[in-house]
Amino acid sequence: MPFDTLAVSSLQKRCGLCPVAGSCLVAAAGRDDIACLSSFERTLIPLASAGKALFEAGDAAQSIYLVRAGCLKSFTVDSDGKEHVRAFHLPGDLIGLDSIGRDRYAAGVAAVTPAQVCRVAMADVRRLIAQSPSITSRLLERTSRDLDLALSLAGDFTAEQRITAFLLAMQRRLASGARTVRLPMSRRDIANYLRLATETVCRVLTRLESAGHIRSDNRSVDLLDRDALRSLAEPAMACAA
Amino acid sequence: MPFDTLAVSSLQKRCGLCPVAGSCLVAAAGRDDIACLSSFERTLIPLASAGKALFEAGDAAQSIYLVRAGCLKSFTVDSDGKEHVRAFHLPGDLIGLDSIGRDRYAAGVAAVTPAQVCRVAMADVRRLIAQSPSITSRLLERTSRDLDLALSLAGDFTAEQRITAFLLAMQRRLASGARTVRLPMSRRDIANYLRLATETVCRVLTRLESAGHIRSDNRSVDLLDRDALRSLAEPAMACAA
DNA sequence: CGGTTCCTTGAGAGAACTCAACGTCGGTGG
DNA sequence: CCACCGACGTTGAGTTCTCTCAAGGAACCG
Repeated sequence: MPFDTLAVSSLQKRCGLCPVAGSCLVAAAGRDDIACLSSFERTLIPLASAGKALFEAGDAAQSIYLVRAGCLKSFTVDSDGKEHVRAFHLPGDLIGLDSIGRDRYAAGVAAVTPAQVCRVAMADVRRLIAQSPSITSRLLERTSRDLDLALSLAGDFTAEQRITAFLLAMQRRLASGARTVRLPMSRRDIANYLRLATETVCRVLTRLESAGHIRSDNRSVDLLDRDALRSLAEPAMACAA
Repeated sequence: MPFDTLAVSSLQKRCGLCPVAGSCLVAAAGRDDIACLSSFERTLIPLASAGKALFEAGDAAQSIYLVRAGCLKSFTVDSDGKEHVRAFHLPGDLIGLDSIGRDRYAAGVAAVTPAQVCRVAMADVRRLIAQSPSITSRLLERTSRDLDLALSLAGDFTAEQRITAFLLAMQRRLASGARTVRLPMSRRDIANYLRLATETVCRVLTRLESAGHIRSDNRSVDLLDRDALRSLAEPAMACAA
């Protein structure tokens, strides 16, 4: 099933109808902060197709972004030409938290599926920090949470542990309770994120399916036995934070 | 050569004589923020011996800490009993940035050498955020920088790349220009940090020494050919950020 | 329809791990 | 003062997990 581009492009631009208003940093401001918000430049940017870049590593870090729809990845390319996926960004997530206070972005960001993001200029972020402690506090908490997640991911785990934890995390973030997850990203992106070879991701998924723990059909994964998966992933479960 | 406990314990408690005043978050406040600072509880905590815990994973996250002297590590222990070192904390570093806004610490922290830290209560951190945009901004930048570092460390690199990058980073952080670095931590801690076996760390160090790139005598490492090391570490150099 | 890109599976190679032994260092107590 | 002890560091041998290389099939796009 292809990503529903039509539905995304018809989304209302006004925040009142934003699909992620519940977890939006801007919308999360208390009534007392509304006065600050009117000064922000919030620009809705559509990325029509998968693969389209939002910005490149090394670009001037002039904004942070808020994901409204779709899926994006941040990644670096090392001097050997290997791509390292640093994070997947889903609706409600913030992009660019690892570049606050720096001149240039540490990583590039590209769409994994067609996506929509809201742009917040870095100058406005600085103004926010000066004016709205409640939003700043949330920004700091998000950055702190991302840091914890990154440190967990950096841990030393087996391919099976990493992949199982990844599936459970995706189920929580994307399907929130549903047994079937539709993964937005390719095997290659998953592998680059989990520091594995594409083939290893395939093989482990096949093995999990043989064991009856999942049913996998291309990008759609049915988590048949979540308890078994949780017990496999246990050492790496902090990654699902 | 044992860590000089005497020198550490004789350090003045007043910030004016603090050895890390230059990089201290509190001291970094502009003159306009000094009024805020008087309200902080800044407690100097000495950790007399290596191995002593500052706090455990799961403890109520009631403070962040500023390293004044010595070396500490944050670490988690997974359900397999394996220790994962998440970071080494050197003078001037902040501890607990990955737990801001959360109830409990995600990782424990213990002294690697005898150490001194300043405690700042989480309630005071919150007050800071509300009162001093300039300190908050620095706090956010530090957290953001740590996030970037963690994401780099999470990358997929060879043992040689990781260890070389680690040596260069330690040289920069500890010796700032000097050719010889005295590592505060054991091979085991380095291995747990870099996701390697202790033996692999030893073997790579031996190999680097045979190649004439370093001269290693226990914890003291002489970086003879930094250009060669940099070129070996190149893909992982972001880790040295 | 071709031409990609993605997914999957197999066979062989290699990097890092585990297990094991031994030397060294520093602290402790007889 | 020296012998003992435990923690740390180093080295070797064999194993294992994951990677690389290779190929075929499926899905998607122009």
